[in-house]
Amino acid sequence: MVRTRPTARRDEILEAAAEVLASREGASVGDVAVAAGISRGTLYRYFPTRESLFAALEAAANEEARVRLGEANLDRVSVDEGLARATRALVAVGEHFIVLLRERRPPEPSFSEPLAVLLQRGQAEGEISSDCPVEVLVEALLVLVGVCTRTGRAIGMGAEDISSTALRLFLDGARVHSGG
Amino acid sequence: MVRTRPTARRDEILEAAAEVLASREGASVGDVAVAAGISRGTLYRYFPTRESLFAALEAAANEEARVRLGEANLDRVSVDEGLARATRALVAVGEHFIVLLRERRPPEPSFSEPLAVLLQRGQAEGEISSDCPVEVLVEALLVLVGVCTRTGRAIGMGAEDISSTALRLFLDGARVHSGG
DNA sequence: CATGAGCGAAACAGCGCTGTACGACGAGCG
DNA sequence: CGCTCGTCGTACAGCGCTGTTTCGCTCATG
Repeated sequence: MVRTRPTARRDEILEAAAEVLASREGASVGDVAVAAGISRGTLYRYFPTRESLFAALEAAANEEARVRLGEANLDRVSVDEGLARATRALVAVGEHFIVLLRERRPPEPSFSEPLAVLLQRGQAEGEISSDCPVEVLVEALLVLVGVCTRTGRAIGMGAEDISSTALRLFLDGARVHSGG
Repeated sequence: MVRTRPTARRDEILEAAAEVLASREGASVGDVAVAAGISRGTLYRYFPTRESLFAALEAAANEEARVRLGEANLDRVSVDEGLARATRALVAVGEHFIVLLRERRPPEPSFSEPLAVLLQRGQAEGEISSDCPVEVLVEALLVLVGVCTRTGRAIGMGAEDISSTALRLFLDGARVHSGG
């Protein structure tokens, strides 16, 4: 057994948990342990309860998304550019993000707020349609990123294609506008 | 106890199952029984196993969507009108549809095919963007209807508003185009 | 009123998962 | 070499859910 630092081991467990939860939702602690390559007892020494494991996973994913969206400086660029950055950030978070989308019990993860702010600014500037409530827009963007990630990966699209597809779908829709 | 025809009772059970599964995913047979207002034993006389209950629910929802999409004559109207009809049909199916979206094990429910055909025709006619794979478009439309239904209901939108919001989002996106 | 069918309530065994505990094993260290 | 620490494998109790069974009740029918 290769000895790793406890925190590194902890991160490995969370990584494995994110992966196994992304593939199927109702994974047990034993499944996570198998995916992480450790025994169930050892996993319970890192996370004393199932709930604590999932809470740590959610916190890590939220934190990662929060950091990435924070680094994107969404409030210092145009709405268009901000949405492009946000979409790339969300796609980059990948599996963790999907886990959040599927497992979310709270109404809103913390990282949805910068998106709401950005979209609200877009509406105020007349860039984003005001017909649609911001809540719906946020959910729509998140879910479009999710579906594009999932489906796109299945048919072999790369991260850049996935990001641009999701963004284009969200902003311009599926219709061809040049013709009328 | 008001005696009802067995088939009517069966439908009531399925209705209750759809409702309780729409609210939270991991519902037990007991939860469905409570929601249906019957005892667990009685429910097991209608559906001998949990799996048979869910299979019947999925079959009923698929059938309902199939019938509605069939009645919409998607292949005899323009792509625009067809998408409008399809969206209204999907929103009308409501809870059953959401259940399918959340619980779907098979890669594609049977009713997604007419949507794929319609969108493919739209791409061929130059009405729908060909940048995006049809698989992604179908998933995007389904998931947009789902999120608009869920979020829209939460903030008090009616079925007509939900349908038009989902359709507009899917076709034209969130951006305002008139201004350039 | 008598009968039978359908339902509710409850008890039961089986099973899988959770969380805990204990003995064994291997690696680093004095 | 002996000690300690971390891990593994395993066993265990507890719990909730599944699926079955039994008993008593109610309502519809003859």
